[in-house]
Amino acid sequence: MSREKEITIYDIARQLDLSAATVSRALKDHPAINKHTKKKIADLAHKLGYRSNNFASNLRKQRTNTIGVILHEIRSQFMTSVLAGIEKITTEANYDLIIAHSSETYKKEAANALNLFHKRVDGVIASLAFDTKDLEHFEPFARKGIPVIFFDRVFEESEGAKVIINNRKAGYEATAHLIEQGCKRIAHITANLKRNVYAERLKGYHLALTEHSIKYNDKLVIVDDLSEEASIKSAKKILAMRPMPDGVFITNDFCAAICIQTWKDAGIRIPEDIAVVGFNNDVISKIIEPKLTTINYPGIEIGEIVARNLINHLQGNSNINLTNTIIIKSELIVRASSLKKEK
Amino acid sequence: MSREKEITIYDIARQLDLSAATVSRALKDHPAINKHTKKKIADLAHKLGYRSNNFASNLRKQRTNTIGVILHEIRSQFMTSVLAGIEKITTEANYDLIIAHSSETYKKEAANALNLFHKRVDGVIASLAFDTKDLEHFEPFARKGIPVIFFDRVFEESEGAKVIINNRKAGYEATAHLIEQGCKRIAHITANLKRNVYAERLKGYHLALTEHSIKYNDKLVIVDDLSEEASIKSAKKILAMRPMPDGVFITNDFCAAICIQTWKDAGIRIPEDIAVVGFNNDVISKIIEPKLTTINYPGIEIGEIVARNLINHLQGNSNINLTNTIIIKSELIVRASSLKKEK
DNA sequence: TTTTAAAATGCAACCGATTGCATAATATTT
DNA sequence: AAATATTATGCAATCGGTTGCATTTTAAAA
Repeated sequence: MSREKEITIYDIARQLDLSAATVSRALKDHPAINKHTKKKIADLAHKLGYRSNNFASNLRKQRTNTIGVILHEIRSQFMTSVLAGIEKITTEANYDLIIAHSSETYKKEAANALNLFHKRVDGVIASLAFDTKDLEHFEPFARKGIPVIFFDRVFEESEGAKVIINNRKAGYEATAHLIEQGCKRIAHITANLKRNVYAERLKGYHLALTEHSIKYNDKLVIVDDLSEEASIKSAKKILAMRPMPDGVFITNDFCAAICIQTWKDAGIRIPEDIAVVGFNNDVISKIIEPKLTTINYPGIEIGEIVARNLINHLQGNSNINLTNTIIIKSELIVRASSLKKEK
Repeated sequence: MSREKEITIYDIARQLDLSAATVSRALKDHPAINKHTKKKIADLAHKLGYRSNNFASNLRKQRTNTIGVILHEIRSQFMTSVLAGIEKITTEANYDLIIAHSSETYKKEAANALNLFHKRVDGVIASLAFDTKDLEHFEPFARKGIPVIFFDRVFEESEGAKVIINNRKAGYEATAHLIEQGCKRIAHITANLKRNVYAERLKGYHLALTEHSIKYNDKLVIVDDLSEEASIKSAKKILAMRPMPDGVFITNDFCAAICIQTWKDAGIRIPEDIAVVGFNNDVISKIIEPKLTTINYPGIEIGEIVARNLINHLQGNSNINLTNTIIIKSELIVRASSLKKEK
């Protein structure tokens, strides 16, 4: 446990009989420094095992080169994809990431926001928790002019910049597809309708029914969280309906997989008895039997776009405050779980 | 974009006619400061919107309260569980996390290590990439006395501290279970045997066969990566074997799920024709049909134990250097995919 | 009331890199 | 060779919190 002494620019300066200022500039390839001097400094720095001290640098520069990310959860394939996209862009631009997740609670989300604020991140990327009902906890950032950009779970009516897909359109397409397949009685399993994503998908579902002259029936809409237990519960509710639905639009692939499993265990045939459309295009959708029709929700692209916009803003290449909403393309992917006709 | 001026302890000191030292101590609840003074300082700090400057603090304290995590990949359920475990413990202990992933390449792993070194993390948690063949890139940490602790993918013969499961035992149990179910010709699908986890599982497989007087046949062992494509390829290889195996031990649930899917598409019955055991107890194992027999590999516990050990070391409550290996319990979970007998 | 002990606060030197401005060294022009 | 322009380097203040030690204030003991 013998800690070597840390090398500083002063050590290098002393050994080469230069000033610390010159060393500092040389190490950052400042044009005013002689090429030859730079080489000498770089060589010695390497030889001594010099490492720059970020804290001193940040302290002086008053910037951290760090971006904070607040996710409502982290264990889904969608979220890890978004993260991968964010990471790709921020790494390229030489920004660090602090990742916090709120486990779907407002309380944790607010604590994370405060924490990131104290850590002095240069910008924030966030997706809201289940029960978040206002954006007050992001006020400190606004007051200091620190940009915040939302994605996926957002307040659509809010001021700030956000990146989303057209959830209503997606919901419409999912439902319309089921109708085309001949479904007459279509249920919908979804989650907290205070969240834009679920509210919008429901609107799309509603619209598709209406446009195809099917009466909307709120008994067919099941709202619960999307956990394993809740999914089983929801699946059983569908089983208990009389008459039973012949099609279900489920707002999440994982939940859909569990429902299908539950229904199959009960002797229901998919898609013959119940046609199913999920949401997200999670890997799981390709593995279950039958393969799941779903909406492709491109995580990586969303992550990249969110990060790119934030960084452009930070670097002064564009201004997030002029942007309100960026809508990403999504699309229906048809697989066996909904194909009644072709069978 | 009007940035408010940052408040410092000097501002607070001036307004209350105190010294910065007193303010600093008061804000950290130092016992030498009068209760009443503390209250006044805390109140004003809050009123002014003071936030402590970590960089100044770290610069002076020469510690970062940050732990670096290097993962070989991040998109599996196992890894996100480990991360969740690590995060729980580190958050409680008030440490920050920097998460880097190497996408299974040595090159990235080394770059990440260097990056964390420059960021001056107080400690490191790592799981090695596919093609990592030495630990040289962790040398800088060793030289500075910065603790590094490995988990899952480790060099078992190395000096450093590590947290693993008994992969050999797990491989043995998986294979023995297939034998008990009446399998006579058991194949094994696994990955790079330079990695301890896969090498050990293979040894367990080998041992179980031998102990039950089944001749080991290396034609029945398929080594590839565990991607979707590779999994399909491996599944097809099994299909092409004559005679076809009647049991397969697969070193990863995701891969197992894809294999089962491929086999079912080819008209093979699971478990009647081929009994299958996976590894990890991923959510996926409960969703596919038939449900997958697997080895429970408790990610959260592993994450918690790794983090706890590291933090204890950092806080001087224990010494990692005296620890070599911590072995976590794992166990076989029997589900339908391997049950030939009970059917 | 004086002496001694305990509690509270202040002084000032760090930690290491950055940067505006001044100065020195070298090259170019007259 | 002197004057001017260019190129390199240095000076010194700054970022904001921490901490060993000294000093002051207050409380307790003599």
